[in-house]
Amino acid sequence: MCTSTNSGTWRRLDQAERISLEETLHRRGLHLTEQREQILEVIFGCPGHICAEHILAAVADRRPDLHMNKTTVYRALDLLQELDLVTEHKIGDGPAQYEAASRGHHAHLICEKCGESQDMDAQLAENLRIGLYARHGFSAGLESHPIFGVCARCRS
Amino acid sequence: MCTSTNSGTWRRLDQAERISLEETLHRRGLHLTEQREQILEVIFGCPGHICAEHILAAVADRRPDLHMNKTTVYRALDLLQELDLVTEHKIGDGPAQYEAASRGHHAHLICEKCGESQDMDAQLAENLRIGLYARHGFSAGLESHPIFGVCARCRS
DNA sequence: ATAGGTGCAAACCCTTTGCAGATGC
DNA sequence: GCATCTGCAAAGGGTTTGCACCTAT
Repeated sequence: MCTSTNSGTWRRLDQAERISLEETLHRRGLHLTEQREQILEVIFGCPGHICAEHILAAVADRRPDLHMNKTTVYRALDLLQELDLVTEHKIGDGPAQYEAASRGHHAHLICEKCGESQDMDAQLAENLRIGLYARHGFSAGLESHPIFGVCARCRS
Repeated sequence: MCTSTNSGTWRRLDQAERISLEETLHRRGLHLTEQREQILEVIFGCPGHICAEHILAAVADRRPDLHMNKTTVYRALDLLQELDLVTEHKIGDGPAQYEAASRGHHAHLICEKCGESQDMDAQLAENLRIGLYARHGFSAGLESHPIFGVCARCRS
């Protein structure tokens, strides 16, 4: 099951974003399709993270005329990740969650019970990063991989 | 795919361990079966973590006469977790990994380049846990979810 | 015209479930 | 003897793949 139901605000790519995306794709000999654009708009308009199934539902909602298959969503998500437009988070069991990469420059805490995501205190994240580097020589990718646990609300 | 192939040393439960386990089970009206004992011995003898499939293979190796099904492994693992004898780690894709709880609940650092897993310094993990709880009321599940990044070796 | 993209169905992997028969106590 | 286990087979959920058709450039 997927916990994220909020498909967010009705967001459209503006002209500049669209052109930039189109160019990026063309540079690789790829096409800007209606499906890819819709999927990206849903993710950009989504306040938190969203799973493939809900992306599909959100697109169906926005564009009832545009039939879309789950396979297409997964394939577009792979592409958008490669283009660094979208990041993927695997949350315990259940489906992977996706969100705009632009939102992902801070560490996230994700509740494995309710799926809610919150931003981790920057100082805490910095301390952790420094500690891991000092003791293990390990560069933590806290921005792309959240820390999982149980949030205050779900614990009570 | 599962990364742990080492099924470890050939470990048997000693008499005291066996009796204690038997009692724990009996207290709940459960039985100590050959299968459960074998599975536990494999996990206890394993130096790191091991997945269900490899537990099955290891038992088949130790006891060719004892046919065992993967279902049995999963059911035993559920039970052993409940008894706090075994802990489960969900590491990225691939099957869940199991290890002796006695080895201590420790956090893992996983390198996204080479896939290697190392134990996170316990003090660091404790500090993080305390910090997250204090500032966010968030109970981090560091034992079951690793922190991803790039290890010292891969950075150089 | 021709990559490249899509939809469908089917396969995939790991895990869980239902049920009949076997086993521990 | 009775509840508890086991094995089998089948289903489950999320994701990927193969292939014929469609579409953007």
